[in-house]
Amino acid sequence: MATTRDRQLVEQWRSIQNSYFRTAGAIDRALEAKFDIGLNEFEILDLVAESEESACRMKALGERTPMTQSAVSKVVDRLEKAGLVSRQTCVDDRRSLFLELTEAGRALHSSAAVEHRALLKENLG
Amino acid sequence: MATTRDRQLVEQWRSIQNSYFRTAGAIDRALEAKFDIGLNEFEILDLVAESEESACRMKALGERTPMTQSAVSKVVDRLEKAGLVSRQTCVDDRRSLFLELTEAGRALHSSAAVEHRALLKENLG
DNA sequence: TCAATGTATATGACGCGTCATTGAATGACA
DNA sequence: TGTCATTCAATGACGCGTCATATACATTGA
Repeated sequence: MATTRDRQLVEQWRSIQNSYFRTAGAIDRALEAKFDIGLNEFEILDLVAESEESACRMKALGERTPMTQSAVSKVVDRLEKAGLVSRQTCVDDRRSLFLELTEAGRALHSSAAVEHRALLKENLG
Repeated sequence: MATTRDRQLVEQWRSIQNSYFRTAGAIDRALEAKFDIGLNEFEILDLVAESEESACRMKALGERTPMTQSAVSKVVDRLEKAGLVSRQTCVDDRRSLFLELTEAGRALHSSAAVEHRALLKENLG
C-alpha cells in the first residue's frame, strides 16, 4: 500500500536525482567546452590536487569517490594521455602507484576549479 | 583563492554524489537481482503507473525524468521487449505514442515498488 | 493547397562505466 | 622457505546513455 511516507521518499529521491543530473550535466558541459576534460576527470584531478603533499595512491582515490576502481584507472589513463597527471611507481609496494599533477595539470586544475566552484554555487544555491 | 564557502560547496556536492551513487547502486542491484530490470526501467514503469488514468505519452515522460528523450525511448524499448509495457498509437496525433502497463507490467511494478520504497527508506533515512 | 517550419519519436555511432578476470607483488604461516 | 590467500592496478567484453541525425506527421500562412 502506498503510504504518504512512501510518496515523500519518492519525492526526495527525485529531487536528489534532479539536483545531481542538472548540476553534473552543467559542470560537465562547461568543463568540456572550456578545458576539454569531463567531470570525472576533473574530480580526480581535484582529489589529486588536494592530497598533493601526502603523495596520492590510486587506492586512496578509490576511497574518496563513488567511482569504481576500474573507472578510476581509466580516468587516470585519460588524464595521463592528456599530460595532466603522471603515474609514479612506488618503491615500498610495487603494486601501488603514486599520482602527481604535472605542471600542465596544476595549471588546468586551478583554472577549472574556479569554474567548478562557480557552477556549484549556481546550481546548489 | 579557495574560500571556506568553496570547501562547503564541494563537501555538499560530494555528499549529493555519494547519496546518489550509493542509493542508485543499491536499488539497481536489488531490482536487477529480484526482478531482472534496472533502475531506469523501474523509474519509467513507476511514472507510467502513476499517470495510468490520463494515458501517458512518451513526451510527458521526458518531462518527468532527467533522462534524455533518446534514453527514454530505449528504456521503453527494453520494457516493451520484456512485455511489461506496450506502445499504443495515438489517433489525435500520429507522431505521439501512449504507453500502457501490461498485466505483467502492473504485477511486476507493484512488487518492485515495495522493494524500491524500502531501499529508499534505508538509504535516504 | 503547397511550401516551410516545427514537433514526436526512433536510430546509429560513439564514449564511458561496470563487471569479471588477470597479472603482478605482498603477506602469513607452517 | 614454500605454498596459499590477499591486495593493487589494468584490461576486455559488454550494456547503457548521449549526441546528432532521420523519419514521420502537424501546423502555419501565403
